[in-house]
Amino acid sequence: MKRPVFALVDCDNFFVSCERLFRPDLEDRPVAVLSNNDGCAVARSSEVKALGIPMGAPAFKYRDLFEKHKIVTFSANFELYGDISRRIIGLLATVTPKIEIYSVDESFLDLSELPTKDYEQWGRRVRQNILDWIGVPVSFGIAPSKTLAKAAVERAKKAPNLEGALSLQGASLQTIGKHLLRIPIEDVWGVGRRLAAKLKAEGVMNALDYARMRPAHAQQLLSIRGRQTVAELNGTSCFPLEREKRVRQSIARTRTFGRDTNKKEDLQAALASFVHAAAFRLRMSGLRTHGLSIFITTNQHKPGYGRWGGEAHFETPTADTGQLINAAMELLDGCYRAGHAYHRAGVLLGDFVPEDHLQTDILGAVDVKKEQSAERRLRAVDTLNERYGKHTVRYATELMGSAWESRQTIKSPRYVSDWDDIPLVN
DNA sequence: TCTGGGGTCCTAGGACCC
DNA sequence: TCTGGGGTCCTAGGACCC
Repeated sequence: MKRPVFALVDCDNFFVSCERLFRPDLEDRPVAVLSNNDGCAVARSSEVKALGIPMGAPAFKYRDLFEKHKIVTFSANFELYGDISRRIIGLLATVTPKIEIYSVDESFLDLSELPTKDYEQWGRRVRQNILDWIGVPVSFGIAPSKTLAKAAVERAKKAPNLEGALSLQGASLQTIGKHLLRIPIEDVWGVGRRLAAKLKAEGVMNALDYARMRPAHAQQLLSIRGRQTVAELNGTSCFPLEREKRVRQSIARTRTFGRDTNKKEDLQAALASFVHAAAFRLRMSGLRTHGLSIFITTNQHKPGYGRWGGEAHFETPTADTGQLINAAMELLDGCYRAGHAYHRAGVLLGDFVPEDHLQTDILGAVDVKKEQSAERRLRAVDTLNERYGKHTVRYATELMGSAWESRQTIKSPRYVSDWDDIPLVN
């Protein structure tokens, strides 16, 4: 088999680019997209990055800077970003079937079967196609390993003369070293805040230092992933292209509330809504679950922070929203105490089995008729919510309170997912 | 006043078994 | 009081990713 040639396609400032698609007037203006409750910046245009506003910056701390520079802000509009993401993946899939969808704004491709070896030229052409047909700017990094492809994209984004594509495939050690030297250690794939501090304490300040570490030393310091990263930085691929979607291990729905609350009804409504959404996802994935857990917390940034929760186990795996809500309510009864200012809550499902692979019920504990009627009911609810919007049919518990609902004051229209919001051209 | 959400993997340590 | 080794499974915690 041919050795893989990895290309990483990474959208530039993805959420911001999506918002600009429908607002061309914002092309050269500073734009930021904010998280749930408009709490912090999750995407920044290059103009905003240049102002020194970091990723995850709390909006209230930077209010003055936002106003001073007339930064245009949006509440996150994930329906829009998901739709644009699918269009880009669709276009890439016509270029090569060897594609791994890594995240909403990044895909790995394997270019080893490509007829050309001029990967940079090729990358620039595809980049132009995506820009012409979809309108989102992307960057290409090409290399013999994923970690080096990541590094190449990093460099391509910072050097305009590369025109959005850098290939380290077949490059000399000297050339690769020159690029790695300019990548700070915290920007290497797999190195977060903690490991960066650890590495710096050892004098490893950039990607080149990392590449030169002794593999055994890297493993001892950073575990197996560290050793693999050293190999990857030296051009030996350890992380293959994963075309198959991984089997889902867990489904989580968690939210910070629109405002704090001490009322049990608010928590009941929040958890019921989270269960509803998580169970829908579970059914759409063709799975059932053995386990559900919930948690409720106060504000982590305030003194006296507390977190409470519980777990439930289902002997017979289920995807029934009603049953899961009941379990969640019982867990809440067990951990709720009046008098706390609750700030955040969440639901986690885990321990799945495929629905078409259920173990035979040897004890006959399952009432088949009841099962079938429950299944019909769930399917009807799902169909209605898919056709007419996800809040068409809800469980009564979901409506017991509304304090948890997030504030999204500056959300862009659903340009592509709602007939009423489709832009008009005059 | 105001600080996101949804995931995965690795390791260490304890329980348990032969 | 003396007192093995090795394997597996599970969980909690810590780290990372976008």
